[in-house]
This record gives sequence, structure tokens and C-alpha cells, in this order.
Amino acid sequence: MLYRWYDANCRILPWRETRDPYCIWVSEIILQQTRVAQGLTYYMRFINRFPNLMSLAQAEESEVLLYWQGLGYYSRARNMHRAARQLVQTGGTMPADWAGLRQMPGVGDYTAGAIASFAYNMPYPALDGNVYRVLARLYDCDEVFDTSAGKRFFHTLAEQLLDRQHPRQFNSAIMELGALQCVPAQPDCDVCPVVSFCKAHQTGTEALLPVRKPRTALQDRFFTYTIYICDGQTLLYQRTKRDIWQHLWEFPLVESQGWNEQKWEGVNYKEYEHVLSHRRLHARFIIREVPSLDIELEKLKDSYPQLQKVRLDGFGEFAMSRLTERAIDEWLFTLIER
DNA sequence: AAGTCGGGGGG
DNA sequence: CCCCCAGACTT
Repeated sequence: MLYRWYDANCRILPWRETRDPYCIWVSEIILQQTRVAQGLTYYMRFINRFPNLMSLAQAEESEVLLYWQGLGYYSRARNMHRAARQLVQTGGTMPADWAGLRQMPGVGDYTAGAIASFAYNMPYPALDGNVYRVLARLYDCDEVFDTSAGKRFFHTLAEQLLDRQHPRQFNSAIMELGALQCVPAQPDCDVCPVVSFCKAHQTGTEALLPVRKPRTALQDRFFTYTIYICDGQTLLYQRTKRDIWQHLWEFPLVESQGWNEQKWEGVNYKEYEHVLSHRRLHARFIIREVPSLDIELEKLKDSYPQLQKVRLDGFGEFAMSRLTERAIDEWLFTLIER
């Protein structure tokens, strides 16, 4: 039932056309907490530039981050780069078993199971958000799934259900079922291939499942960026602290607890709001034309790591957050053209 | 166990 | 506004 549905309905995706563990690894990292539609173009560009372990290991981290720019969760890219360098040091091939995969930086239980089953057809379950939803509904199970106990519970369930003769096909099918058919909101159960096995549908509880623990509240942060301008150049620094956007570049930043209501007469600035999953950022970008960037650089260099002069047409070498990217594209550049 | 890390799309 | 997405890591 399930396999027939999969063959007829599955999406054609490049990482399904290969069994190269490197390519499958890259796809799984990109797709962590990321929709296929968003990750697809990143995957194509990434594989084209870094077609194998060696090419990734030999690249600079800064270039890897450029290929990740805009995708979010940037530690994924840095962990992947670190893993590639580790593997090249120890033989230059991808691990060929679950335990070896699981030890790679950035590879957790889900990703290890996904690579093991997709690349090697090994009998390990792979529980992502789709699978938790499908299992919770099939068994009408209201156990909270994103706790350690809940993960153990569903993992045991998945191991029992797993088709050990066809782990690749099984994992692909059940994930695709969650992505296309057993969707979070208003699933069309009338056309579901496994509706006759679905206890939640018999009870009418599909919409209540799966059960997740409550999310942490959104917090506000206030950023004031200063764009120093002189002679077609500006100042950029690299974020290095354990915080958002680690190792990305941006304009010198001062964070405050709120907006102190001073008047901004004659000051050239623009405000942006930028929402992350658990933060609401309130950002002000201020343009300050100064007589000399070297004087500002000297004053600020102790507070801002890697602070340096950058030509306004040279931003392409520096990986930046969407927020900074937007401020540059929508404001700075349109302002400069006048 | 709880918090952190991005960004985007859909209802 | 809310939700969730081929999750992992740190504290």
C-alpha cells in the first residue's frame, strides 16, 4: 500500500537519485529544520561547488558560509566543514556504519539513520518531524514527542515498524507520506494509502497529533548598527561570540535593552524588524559619513574582531545574515545610487 | 530538561 | 497571529 503510493506520488529530488553518502549527508544537513523547497537550490549550488569530501575539506570556512548565506542555522555549515576536515585526516571517506556517522559533528540520531538507510540501505529508523507525526497518528498516541522519553518511545515504535528488508524504501516512503499526505493541518485522509490502519483517523484525533511541548517565549533584542562610509568603503567585523550568526559579518553593532527615546534629527537611519524562531530583533542602521575610516578603525578595532575596511562593491566575499543583507540591498545601495 | 540556533512559507 | 519544517548542540 505505502510503497505503491510512494512510487506514484514521490517527488523527484536530486538526493534521491544518488547513493553517494557524501551527497546524501549534504542533503540531510541542509534539510535539517528546512523545507525541501527552500533547501533545493542551496543543495544544487553546494554540490556543484563542493562535489566531494576533499573539495569541502580544502575550502575555507568563509567560502562554505557564503554558500550557506540566507539558509540559517549556520553552525550546520561549520560543523559540516569540520567533519569533512576530520574525515580527510582519517582516510578521506565517509563512515560506513551508523556509529561512525553518528560521531560526525552535526550528525544526530535522525541524520545518522537517514544516511545509513538512504546511502547504505541499512536497517535504522530515521525519525524527523514527519515521522513523529505519522507515527503519533497511526497509533493515536498523545505522548509528547520532543522529550527524551518521547523520543525513546517513538524510536522503539519505529524500530518495530521498520521494514528491515527494505529500509531505504521504507524510510523514504514514511517521510514522504508525512511531507505530502499526513500534513500538520487539514490532511486529506480520504486519499491516504494507510487510512485503514490509522487509529487517530478512526478516533477523529488527527488534528490534535502529534503533541509537542510548549515553546519558549519570544524575546526582544535591540540592535543599532553604524554604517561608516568614506570614499566608497565601510567597516565590517565578524561575529565570534556564542550568539546568533556566529562567524558571519556585519556593521559595527551596539546592543541595548530597548530604544532610549532620543531625537534622531538629521541622522540618516532606517529601522528593520527581523524575526527568528525565538527572538524578535529591532534593528536600526545608521549611515555616518566620516572623514577617515582609519580613524574609526583605530577607535573600534579592540571591540570588534576582524574589523576591517571593505569596499562597498566587495560585500560578496563576506557571509552575512538576511537582516544585514536586506539593509544593504534595500537601503544602502539604493541610497548610494542617488 | 530546557534553551539556543535562522529563515521562510502557509493557514 | 500562529504553526512547522528531512534537528543538533550546549548548559
